[in-house]
Amino acid sequence: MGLNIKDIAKLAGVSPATVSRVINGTGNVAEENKQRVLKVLEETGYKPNALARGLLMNKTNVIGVIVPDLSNINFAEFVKGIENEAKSNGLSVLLTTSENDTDSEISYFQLFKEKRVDGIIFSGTIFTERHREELEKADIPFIVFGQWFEHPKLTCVNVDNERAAYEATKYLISKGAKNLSMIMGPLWDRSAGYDRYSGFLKAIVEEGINPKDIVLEEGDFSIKSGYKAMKSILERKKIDGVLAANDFMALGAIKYLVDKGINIPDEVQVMGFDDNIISEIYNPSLSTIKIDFYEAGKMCVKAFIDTTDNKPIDKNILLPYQLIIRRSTK
Amino acid sequence: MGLNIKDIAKLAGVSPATVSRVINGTGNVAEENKQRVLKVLEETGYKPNALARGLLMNKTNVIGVIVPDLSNINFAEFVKGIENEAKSNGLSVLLTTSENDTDSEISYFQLFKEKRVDGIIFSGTIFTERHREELEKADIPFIVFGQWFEHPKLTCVNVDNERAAYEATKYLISKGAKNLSMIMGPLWDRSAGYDRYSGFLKAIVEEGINPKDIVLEEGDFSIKSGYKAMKSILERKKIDGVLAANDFMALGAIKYLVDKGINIPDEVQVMGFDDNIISEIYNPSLSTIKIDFYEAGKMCVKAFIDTTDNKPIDKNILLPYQLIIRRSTK
DNA sequence: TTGTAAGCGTTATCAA
DNA sequence: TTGATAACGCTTACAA
Repeated sequence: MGLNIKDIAKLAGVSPATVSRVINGTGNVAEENKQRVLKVLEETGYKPNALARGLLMNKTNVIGVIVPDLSNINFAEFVKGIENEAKSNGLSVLLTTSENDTDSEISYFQLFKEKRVDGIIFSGTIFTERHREELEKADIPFIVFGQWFEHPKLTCVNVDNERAAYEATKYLISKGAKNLSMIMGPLWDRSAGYDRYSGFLKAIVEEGINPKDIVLEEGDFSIKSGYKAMKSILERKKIDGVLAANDFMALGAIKYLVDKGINIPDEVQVMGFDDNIISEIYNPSLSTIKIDFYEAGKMCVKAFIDTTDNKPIDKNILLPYQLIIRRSTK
Repeated sequence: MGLNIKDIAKLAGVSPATVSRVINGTGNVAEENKQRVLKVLEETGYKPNALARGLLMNKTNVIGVIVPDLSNINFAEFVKGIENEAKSNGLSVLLTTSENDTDSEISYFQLFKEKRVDGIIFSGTIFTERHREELEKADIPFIVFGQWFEHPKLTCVNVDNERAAYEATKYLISKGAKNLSMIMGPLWDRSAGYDRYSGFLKAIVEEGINPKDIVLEEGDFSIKSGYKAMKSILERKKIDGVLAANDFMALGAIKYLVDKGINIPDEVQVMGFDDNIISEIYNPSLSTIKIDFYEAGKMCVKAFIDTTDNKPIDKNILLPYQLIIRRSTK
């Protein structure tokens, strides 16, 4: 096996305590001894055992991260943001993916407990009684991304989805859309499902349109479901504008319209949500609400750090968003 | 803080050793005591401290993973494969991203050493003397993805890029392309750069074409560089087929061709590499060599496990690939 | 079948 | 300024 601190101490002719002091820069060490230790450290390539240190200090400098799915480029960006911000703060990332499955999520909470991570960044769509139980038991900072779950121990990082959807809808209306439709996400997803739907509705009502006259379809955030939803909408009503609850569904919708030879944006305007990297290069390029997932990841780590530093911190952190107009709208 | 094994022992009226035996299923425990311990475990939600256990057992059940960039959906898929396979084998993933920067990579090797990970899965493009030094010092399994680095301690998982590029080129020729060009990756990237270029060349030469008559451009695997490369190629020569060293560059090329009103595939056929998820939905959809990054990730974990189990294992593991024909070729 | 005790590699305390 | 020692929480001989 590798060397331990005693070996280094022997090689440098000092005690383990002195070696520890040199490594951590704690306490005073005579310059001569310090140099000798440094030299041995350099020569041997010794690295202190983080397990032993963690055991003693009750701190691992590791954060546990749970995301639904890395295939979704948004979450990949999110994790990238977390990883980069973690790195610059001397933290490591223990990564898990849950597919939004509650059983998995709970088992990861427990795994993180075993591994004694310093904090957890959680991105999931539902928060059950079981989640709550685990949370009660845990005594580490807990950051949630993408939802507003009510719990005193939770810090939530999210965008104001309702307002964003409201603005996007208003934009479509301002560009002449009169017969609007929406491809919603599942409503049990409070943020990307319900709140976006709710913002859309608000704009519609404000315009004096009867919600009953609106044709809605629900998708599962996949490209395919967007395609199907668009088809189903057009079979029921002639529309001239559609808001999708995410870019994938919007792209699916565009694909259907293109397949049918329907002109975008002249006949139908399409607006997405998230600003997926695909949206910019797609043909036609997609107008959308940009949410910066990379930045969101960094934000979560910062929130974690502030919490551990006992800085006062908002329980609900609002992320900025941005309306990006491309070719799929006028 | 949380409970420890002594607390559990006290609560169950047994010794810590007995609790340990129950938790790990080692040694014999009287049924009655076992039930009592199990009950306390259940009630308290106690989780053993993995740090203490790891310290003692010299094993953490954690693998360190280094990838260049999670923004690249291929690597995101790769990590997903790793994570899923790791999970099913009771392993956790410590994730880092390096941007292909050697300094970062080396520092992650050292971080992993501190954290006492059980193995490392490394995806990078270059292997320097410094990499070699770190490798020599390490005594854990080391799996490399996407390159063939020569080193006795290394297990490499990769596709036969040369043959794949050769086949792709042959396909274009079989479909009538006579004036071919290639958008290469940087040649210092042995696999995705050099080997793919080399396979292209081989097919060209075999066709009796003088390599000097071929117009080549080098990109950096980004969409933008593909766009620029296509522009530059067309300014120098009229071609009817192009192979790009990855899908992003191929998509950039397509975008340029579409912008210029050049018909795909009638005037120019385009072939990519990797099978990015975008490639299928792009307009026109992109023909490509599919490399299953998710599967590759699983493969790396399996290679790691086989190594630790002392199973005989190939030092060079070949991944399958697949020619996928879509609308960008005939 | 059970419990005691040693030891894994650190850091912090305290005395020298 | 330095070093001996205890402690972190666990597993495993070994003894009972």
